Amino acid sequence: MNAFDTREKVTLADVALQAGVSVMTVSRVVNDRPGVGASTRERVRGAISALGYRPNIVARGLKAHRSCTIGLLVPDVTNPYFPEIVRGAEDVAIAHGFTLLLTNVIEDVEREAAALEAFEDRRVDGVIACSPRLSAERLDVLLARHHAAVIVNRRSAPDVAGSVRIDHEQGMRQLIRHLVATGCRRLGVIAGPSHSYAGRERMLGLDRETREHGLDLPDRHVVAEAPTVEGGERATRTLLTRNPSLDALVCFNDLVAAGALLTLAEAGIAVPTDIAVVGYDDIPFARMFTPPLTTIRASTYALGQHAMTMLLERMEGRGRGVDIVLQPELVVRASTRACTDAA
Amino acid sequence: MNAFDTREKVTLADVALQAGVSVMTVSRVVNDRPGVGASTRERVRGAISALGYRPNIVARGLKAHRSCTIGLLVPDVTNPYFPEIVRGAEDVAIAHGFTLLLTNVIEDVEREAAALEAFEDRRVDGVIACSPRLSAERLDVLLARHHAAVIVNRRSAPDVAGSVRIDHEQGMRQLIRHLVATGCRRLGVIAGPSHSYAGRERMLGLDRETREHGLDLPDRHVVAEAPTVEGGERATRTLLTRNPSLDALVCFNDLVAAGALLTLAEAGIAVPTDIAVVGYDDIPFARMFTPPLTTIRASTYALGQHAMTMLLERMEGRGRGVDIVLQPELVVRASTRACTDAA
DNA sequence: TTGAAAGCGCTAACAG
DNA sequence: CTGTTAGCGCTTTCAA
Repeated sequence: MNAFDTREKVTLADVALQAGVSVMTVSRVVNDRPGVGASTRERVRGAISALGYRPNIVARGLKAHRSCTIGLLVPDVTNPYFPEIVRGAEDVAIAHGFTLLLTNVIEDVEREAAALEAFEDRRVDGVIACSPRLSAERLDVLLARHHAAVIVNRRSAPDVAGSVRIDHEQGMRQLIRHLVATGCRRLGVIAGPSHSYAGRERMLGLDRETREHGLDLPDRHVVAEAPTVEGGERATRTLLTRNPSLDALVCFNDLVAAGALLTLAEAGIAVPTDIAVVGYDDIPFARMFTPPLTTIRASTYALGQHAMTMLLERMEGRGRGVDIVLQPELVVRASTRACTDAA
Repeated sequence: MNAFDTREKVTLADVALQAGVSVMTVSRVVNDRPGVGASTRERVRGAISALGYRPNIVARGLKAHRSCTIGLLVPDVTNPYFPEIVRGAEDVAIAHGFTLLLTNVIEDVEREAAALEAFEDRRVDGVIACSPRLSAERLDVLLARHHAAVIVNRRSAPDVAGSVRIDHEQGMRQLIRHLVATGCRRLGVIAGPSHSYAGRERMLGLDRETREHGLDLPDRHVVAEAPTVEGGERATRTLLTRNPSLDALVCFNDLVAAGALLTLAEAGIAVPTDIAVVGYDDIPFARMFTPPLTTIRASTYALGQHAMTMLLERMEGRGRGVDIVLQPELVVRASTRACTDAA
């Protein structure tokens, strides 16, 4: 520690002493409040910069019952789908003077619950839970303890949390329609985690759309796995062993699809000639896969922005019960066959 | 708000009242401290769960001069290189009872400075700055105001911050050696942001290694760009226009290399036959590019773990002046030619 | 225009 | 074993 060390924190009292005034006067100057003479104000300003004073937001928050902090819960930042949401949410938060407390819960339900409680202990002003895996009951109890909450990619009781989500049923229906239109009939499905709300929505769309097309979808064509590249690799091996004649693979997300593509390439199975592959999310790399991936896109940056905006509104007691649903869009690339007129 | 609403925060005093004891007794029970009779302890426990009390960590921190919070500064979570570091750091932090305050500074120097000040205002117990772009002088001033700090991917004055970094000079040398060994002679370089420490280290390795091989590297073969896919696309177009005869492209990172690959594919230039491409970082998707990317790998998860471990040590006043240097490893894939015996 | 007192929720340091 | 006092850094309230 040398003379330039500024680690010992300067307090209002230190500044007050240096400027020869009371702490209240300093507080007024710091907060740009009236009731301080021009000359005093100057003197205090001088002391503040001389001492390198910075207000302690934590102490301020203790009094004001706010932390200017927002808890953001994310399944896994390592999945490129989520960082975009984080950025969208963060940009809005920072613009409003809030800082983000980020927690990765690595697809673990208990870690998710623990994170929500940790947020509470830190008295965050609000929480955004992305794709939570907790059961609706537990999640509601945990979220109800927070001042304000918003859930991303899932619905909730409106007085507990707002929600911003993507119409996954429609997204999945678009995917299936596209596959059918390009001549696929024997679909294999790699479903995501069983507690995934988005996953269930997608399965709903899948069931309905396949039924409308009179397609058969036996249980052995469906495998549930972790929503990762490795999960996709495992699931693809399982599916192909069980059903060598599949002509399309519907993957829970782009990561899973990536695993599928890798496994198919290793096995020497041509995509999309032998088998078509579709993903979900349109992560930034989807266009660079081999072959580029047909998938479903929704603006995740916007998702994050909406979520944070809604949260800020709820924190002020406005906008209760809002449920924003964004429509996703089909992105056709080379992992599916060219459109025939058959459909 | 209904009867189950738990948003109104319960305090120690509330619990004390309910249990008919003093706040100190409750505090002792909450913190599992001795000096409370078994029956009293039970009664207090009952009151705690009846009221759903959770200690306010912020208030506790005000007294103890600690926030149990660590500030993590990241250039851009959207770059797959960083989430792994975040995970490594977070896993260690959580294991020690700390929560992460994460800030993306989107490669913006001013946002970086603002984030470091925001961390200070929140009295974080320590800071980790990943790949900071601030000048050494400004960074040192800002970091010196923190209790403890660690810089990732860059060096610093040991009393200001510890450092954990990758030996980028060696990494780049390995890359160049590999290119030379596979017959490349006319290298084009897409450098990163000019204030990037890692970038300068890599350029150093590049200069030295090319010189040792007697290779010429004129200025017009080097272009600086944003370290993103888009930056890579722009830079590649510029380079190829200026120098149509390049036989290798050395990219600042894998994102840039991705942009290069996309641009080359569009232009109908074959990789690696016409031109070889190398990246840096080995992000998880590098193996899935078209063609799979030759690049440099270092365990970023370990980088994050080391950084946090070092920070925790420094927070306790131990381990001053440590500088951990991790050796990176060459990963050869199909974006470079097969090894000839020419070298 | 300025300041003194009280208190946010909690705990360390002493009483009893 | 249990409680009282004081104070962390700040702001709100009221008085001078």
